[in-house]
Amino acid sequence: MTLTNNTFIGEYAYSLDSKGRVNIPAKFRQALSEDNENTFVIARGMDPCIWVYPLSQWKEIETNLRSLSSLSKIHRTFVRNTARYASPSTYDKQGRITLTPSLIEYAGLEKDALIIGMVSKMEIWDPVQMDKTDKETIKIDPAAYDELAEKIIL
Amino acid sequence: MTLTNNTFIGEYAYSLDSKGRVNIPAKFRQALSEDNENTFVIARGMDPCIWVYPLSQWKEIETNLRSLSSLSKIHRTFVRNTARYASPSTYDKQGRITLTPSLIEYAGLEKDALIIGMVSKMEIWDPVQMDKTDKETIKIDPAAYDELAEKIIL
DNA sequence: TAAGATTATGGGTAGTTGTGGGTAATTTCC
DNA sequence: GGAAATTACCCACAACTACCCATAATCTTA
Repeated sequence: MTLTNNTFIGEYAYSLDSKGRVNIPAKFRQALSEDNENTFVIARGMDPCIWVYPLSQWKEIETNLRSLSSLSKIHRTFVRNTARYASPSTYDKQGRITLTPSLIEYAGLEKDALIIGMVSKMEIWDPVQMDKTDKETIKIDPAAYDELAEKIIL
Repeated sequence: MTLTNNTFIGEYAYSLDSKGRVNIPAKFRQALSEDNENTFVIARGMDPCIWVYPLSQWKEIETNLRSLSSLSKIHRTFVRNTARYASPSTYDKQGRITLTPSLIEYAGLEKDALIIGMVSKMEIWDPVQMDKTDKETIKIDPAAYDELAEKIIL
């Protein structure tokens, strides 16, 4: 069963091979619309993980970045920090994308890779980092959750 | 994989040779549209780095500069500072451009050169300068940064 | 349940890319 | 006008990457 186009949910456990490749879950590949040209854009996540965007989604981000002027220091810095660690990656015949050494190091990936659907994008985590982050999550301010509850109906 | 025309993302580490040449990442060259005639315009960046524009992009900047009146001192200064250190540079068969001694000195380049995709242009940094600037980034007003992050959904 | 299709993982190879240096053409300066 | 310096163009090699095939495990379907 295929969900809405370019929508990703669920968690999958894969392995990172010696060439820095990880499989993209078949379901995620099937969810991709044609205009993505079998390509994702990988980037640094805000957490210690890799963010994986469908190409079309990333293009929207690019459009927004283009509207920022380099005369402003904050804008320059923002564009640099966002674009710097991003790179396109087309999946091969077996459905794998190649990660860059820089991103592998940033996410602390070794052998195992956890792929998590984040609706509009996906995340690649090292299981150890994921555990650690899970435990910290407990500390989230309950008031902040209440605020969210007003925006999102579960 | 080729992204949108004249769009540059990612970070690459290259070396500056004894003749003042640096490689332009193959992906960036492939992203260039035909009307750029294999040519970039290099100029002083606002930060201690070199800005590299595709020729067509630079032409747009020239058009904008034309619209500034020399009656205003600020405008005069801005046009002068922008145009003064800019110069076109065509890449050779191996994909390298030659930097001017003046710009090499301005950016503090020695042996290593970091090329950073800034979406509509690219930047060439000395790794030491880049480190220094990265550390200063932390001091940037977090409120202004958050405001940006709300406009641009990553 | 058995056969076929799909999926996950490993590895080989040919073409591309990055880097150094050489030579000829061009420019500069006395 | 000629020598020195600079620039543009070319070739060669090493490292890397994209693409291809192979195999094993898993899922699907009749």
